[in-house]
Amino acid sequence: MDLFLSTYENKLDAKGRVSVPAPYRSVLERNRSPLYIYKSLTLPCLEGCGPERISQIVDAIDDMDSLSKDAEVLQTMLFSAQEMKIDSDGRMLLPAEFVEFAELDGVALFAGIGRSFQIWRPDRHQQREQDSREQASERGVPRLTLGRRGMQGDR
Amino acid sequence: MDLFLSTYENKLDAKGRVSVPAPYRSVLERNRSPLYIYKSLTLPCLEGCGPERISQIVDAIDDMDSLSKDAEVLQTMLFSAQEMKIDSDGRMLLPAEFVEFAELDGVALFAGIGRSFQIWRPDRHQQREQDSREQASERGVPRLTLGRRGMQGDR
DNA sequence: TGAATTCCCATGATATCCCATAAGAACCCA
DNA sequence: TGGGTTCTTATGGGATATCATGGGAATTCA
Repeated sequence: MDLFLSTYENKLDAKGRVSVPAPYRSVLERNRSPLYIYKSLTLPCLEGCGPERISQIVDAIDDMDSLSKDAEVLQTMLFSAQEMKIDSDGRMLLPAEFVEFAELDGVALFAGIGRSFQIWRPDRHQQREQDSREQASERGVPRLTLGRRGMQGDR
Repeated sequence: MDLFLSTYENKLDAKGRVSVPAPYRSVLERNRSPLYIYKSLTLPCLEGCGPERISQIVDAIDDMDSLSKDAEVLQTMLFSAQEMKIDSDGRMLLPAEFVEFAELDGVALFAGIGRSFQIWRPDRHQQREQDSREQASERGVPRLTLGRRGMQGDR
């Protein structure tokens, strides 16, 4: 199925290195995919994904009026995106710009959300989780209207 | 039919290991499915399921506005979810975070509820069962409409 | 030539594997 | 029906492998 799931807190060392969680690495390796990181358009976090997700964005832009505001916004995702090299110990080097953007301070929290993952400052993420849980208890869990779309849906 | 049913109380050892009840294991093995565990959104317990449920959530999110509250809530399920490795003795290792969330203390109660199951602290589960029975006698049993659900045929 | 990056190795913590034991269930056969 | 035997499960503990992480050496780049 090859999804990014669960959360991991890894240290960001003085050189700017973080270990990519081993389960994420093996998802990428299984698909022989490089890892891309970019700044979230809407949240104070980074996003990570494989190449498919990137080409989806590219395709979406190609289908729009390339001069429209919408296209312009999506283009910012692309030019903030960067292919990450993963060293022999499974670490990547986060550029200072990324660290500043997500306001990371010594710790990076990886949160897997399926086909992509996010990198958060831990306290921010915790707040977010708490909000969602409150939302769920008050207003209920979103109806999964997953009817019969894929049935044997696996992937 | 392949459903998770009945309840089992198994020990959680010092290393955090629990035996997955053999009947649950064989459901998973028959379908060659890995096991996923996540923190319940609304209850103080863990939930276990196969991959179908997880991919339903992933697909549902992809079909929603990814910034909506609903999508955020579903993402919470994903980043709390984890694929469990089951060792050769049929045990899985519950991460400390799961143990704390469900406040497990040496014993894990597995409660099968069909296509998924829950893991409870035994006294909590017992309380819950009692509450449900009281509610049933006071307010009556919810209407159970069985049969002929699919109509468009299947399942 | 200095700063940043990459490579390499060491280490401790933790997860995983492997074997041993014990209790219970299913089985067999007289 | 009874009694023994074999399987399956759950569980405990030790050995081994994996992973995150720190730091130094080598390399690259400007």
